[in-house]
Amino acid sequence: MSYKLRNEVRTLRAAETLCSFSPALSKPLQETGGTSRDTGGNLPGRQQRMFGRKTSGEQCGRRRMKANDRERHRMHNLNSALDALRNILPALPEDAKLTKIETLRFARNYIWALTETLHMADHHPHTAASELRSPGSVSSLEWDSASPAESWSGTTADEVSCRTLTIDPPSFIPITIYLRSLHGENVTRNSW
DNA sequence: TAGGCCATCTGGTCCT
DNA sequence: AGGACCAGATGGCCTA
Repeated sequence: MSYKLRNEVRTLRAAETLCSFSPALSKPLQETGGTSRDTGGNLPGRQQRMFGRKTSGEQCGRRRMKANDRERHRMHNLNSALDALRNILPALPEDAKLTKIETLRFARNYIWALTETLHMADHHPHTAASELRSPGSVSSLEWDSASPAESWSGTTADEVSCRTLTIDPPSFIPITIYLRSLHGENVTRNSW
């Protein structure tokens, strides 16, 4: 089963479980006593906090559920943004969905690579392209998900993560992006 | 089985 | 007052 599919299944299951918490089903936590996914744990202590307040427990419970709903929505938005970010990063094998942290680090290093490409093109307009196109000249140093600071100060081979090495980046792509962007093309992952 | 990743809940804090 | 944001906690699923 692919990573993507697995996550979708997991999300669906989570959503199913969530229904047992849904006010729409008139089954508050208090009644169900939790499910197989007792997030937050320590029931019924949490129920007590959620619904057992001295000041109108029912109202408090409604507020809490609304807040949970907003938080869920906020996190979904955040994940959507991360997905969008993944989609504009260079192509990866279909199954190799980057984790959140990998996506952020990869994006930062990718931006660094693009910036570097621009600098080289500015200072060595005639040689930049050929240099950058040679595999390993620049790509191996920053294509990984090592921490950002290392990107700017120089990354050692040891700092390249194993996960990244398995990605096997194409021979240097950023120059292609740069050239395409010069022509006003909207470069996306699918256009590689 | 341990560890990584994830979704969710929760209470606190800040802002409008 | 209510919403947004955040970090900690928790439990499920998956892989090595």
